[in-house]
Amino acid sequence: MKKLTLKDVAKQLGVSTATISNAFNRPDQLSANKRTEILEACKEIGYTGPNRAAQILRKGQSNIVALVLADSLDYMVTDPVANTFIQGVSRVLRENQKHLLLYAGDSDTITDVVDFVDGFICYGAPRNGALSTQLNQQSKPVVTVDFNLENRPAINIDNEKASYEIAKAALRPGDRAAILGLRLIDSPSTCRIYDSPLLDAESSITHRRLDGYCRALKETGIEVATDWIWNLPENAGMYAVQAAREVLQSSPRPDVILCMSDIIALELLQCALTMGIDIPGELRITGFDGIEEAARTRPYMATVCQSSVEKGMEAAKLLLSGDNTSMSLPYEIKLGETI
Amino acid sequence: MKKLTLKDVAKQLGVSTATISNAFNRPDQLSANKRTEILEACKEIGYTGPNRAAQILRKGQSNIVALVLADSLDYMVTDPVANTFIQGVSRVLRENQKHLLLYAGDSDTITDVVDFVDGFICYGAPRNGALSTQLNQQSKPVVTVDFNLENRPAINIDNEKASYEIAKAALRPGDRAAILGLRLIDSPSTCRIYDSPLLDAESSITHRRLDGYCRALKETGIEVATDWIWNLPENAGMYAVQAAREVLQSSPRPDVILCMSDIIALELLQCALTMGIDIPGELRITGFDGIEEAARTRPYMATVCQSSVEKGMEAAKLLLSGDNTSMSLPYEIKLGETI
DNA sequence: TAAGCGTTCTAAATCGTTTAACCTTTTGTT
DNA sequence: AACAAAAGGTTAAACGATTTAGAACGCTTA
Repeated sequence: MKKLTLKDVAKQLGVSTATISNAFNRPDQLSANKRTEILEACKEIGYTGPNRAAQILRKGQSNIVALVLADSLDYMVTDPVANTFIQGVSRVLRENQKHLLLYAGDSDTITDVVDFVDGFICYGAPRNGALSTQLNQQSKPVVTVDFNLENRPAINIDNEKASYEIAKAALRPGDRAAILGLRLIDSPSTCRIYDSPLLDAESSITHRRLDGYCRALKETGIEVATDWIWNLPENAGMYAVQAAREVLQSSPRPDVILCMSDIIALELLQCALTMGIDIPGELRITGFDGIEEAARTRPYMATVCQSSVEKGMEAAKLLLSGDNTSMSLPYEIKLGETI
Repeated sequence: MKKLTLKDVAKQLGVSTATISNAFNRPDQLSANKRTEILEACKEIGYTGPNRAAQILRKGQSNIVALVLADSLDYMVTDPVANTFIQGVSRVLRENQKHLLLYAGDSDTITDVVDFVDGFICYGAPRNGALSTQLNQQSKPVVTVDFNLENRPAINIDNEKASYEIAKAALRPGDRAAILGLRLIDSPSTCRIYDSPLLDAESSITHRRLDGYCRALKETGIEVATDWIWNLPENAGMYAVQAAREVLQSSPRPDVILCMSDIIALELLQCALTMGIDIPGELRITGFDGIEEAARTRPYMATVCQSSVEKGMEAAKLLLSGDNTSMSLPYEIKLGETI
């Protein structure tokens, strides 16, 4: 009861393997009659079509696209932003009969998939920096999202500008301002950055955000102090809670806290409210991303809204199109009630 | 600048292709010296290892596992229960150097992946019932979760018992009770089930839950009326809101509403509170799943807690082990404050 | 008749590995 | 010393398709 092959079928039908193959893949290579005749015969004897594994080898194309997430899947799948992004990607892939392979950005290497996937969508700078190099050196198409890779098309929003704008809206002259940042430096836990060297400053969106914040601070006449900037290794609640406590317990307490993600901002808000701090009277807070929960808080969060679903869809479309042109998506500043 | 193949390398090193292959795959087939010598030479000339596509064809093994989600990925990725499940699966796969291919349960067929994946983890009954048949007819390993497939190992909790227990805790003799169900009948939108034929009653967990509820109802002396049972096509907020409104506006209003998921229950709670209904004074509510948000509501939700992460991990382990024994995971009844 | 042409199909090379079978040496046993 | 077994390596046949070059055929045209 072995599985049927093209050869078996060809023998049974008294034609060559090429003809069967053509019947499935290149209708223009044989008469319509013969084609339907063959396809029906195949259905009858139970041949469901060319073996995909063989096809992948021969054609050098698998219809599988790898989605490289910045961190371990463990975490990324839970992040609402990443989540909706995946949604967008999967929708477009599905429409184009492509398959989605989830790949962790903290992996050691991509050699175990590069030979068979058709391309990569890279969401955020991979935690393992070596992956970026590997991705760039191989020849399959790559689309990057929320970070940049030399000579590869990228999908972004203007993070610097957006951050500048939301910060500008939140800041008043004379404010004490803190920043809760994300992946700015290489550290396994939440901490202030002080003089730590900044991480791959060029490619990361969070550095663009920092730039935007700093520009707004300077323009408002506020000095940027690195001991007022925290760094979180990941965009997860547990790191945010810790940062929130630290920053809220520092004295004097800041008047404004700029958060590089909504997850961080929400946790901070929760914490502040628990401590009985009046928002925005005693403390103003801004987030980033525009996740659904941010619209449901009371007072509701000032943040930068971007559509992750759309980002995902555009990324997938871009990859499939083979185009090489980067693109900047729109965003929207939501002033909310926290500033 | 073509990619190097085993053959090229063999020629350059003056050995046979088999030896190179063995150096990578079967260390026991050649001397340790020769092996390291070969591996180093490979690194030097830039050969990163056997081409995976060829390997897949030849070995009949790809290290790719397909995770078949009940619905379209679009939605499933957002559901917190499915979400943590994926997390569990990915964790174990990762540890075993396997890859995760996400597959939608509303697809037409699995023929486009069955040839190259190593196995399937099937999370919930696929929306397209034909997939179940196809999955069962092919020979690759399958592990089912939250539903059953003939002769295939399954991972479940005892849904009937759990539902019975939570319902028993919520019900009082003389209650008017409604049920907000999930995928009980074939309908694209939220509606009461009346006399509609129940869907694949054998394999679905929601039918087990219905059984449990009904047993509890009967034991409490309450009649089961099908016009008091709603059906949601998917476990999503938008369907839940609609059901919630309908059931809360019906008069007389029920005293208890049993919900087949926390998502539904949370939406219902929200709705009831907005309408000024006292919980649990005027209305008792139960959920199912034990998602994080259910512990954060005020009053906090009565529900059945099950660990989705663990479910995912066990499913992956089971698939990789090749074992054929089903398994029942523990659950915990949380009485909460809504009953 | 032979050449020319379009159509339909076939033969054979190829994709890049793995692995069963086989051949030499080397080592161990009596 | 004789022989068996193990070690280290090679050859060549799969794995199951795709695709190029060209054969065979029927038909028109000069």
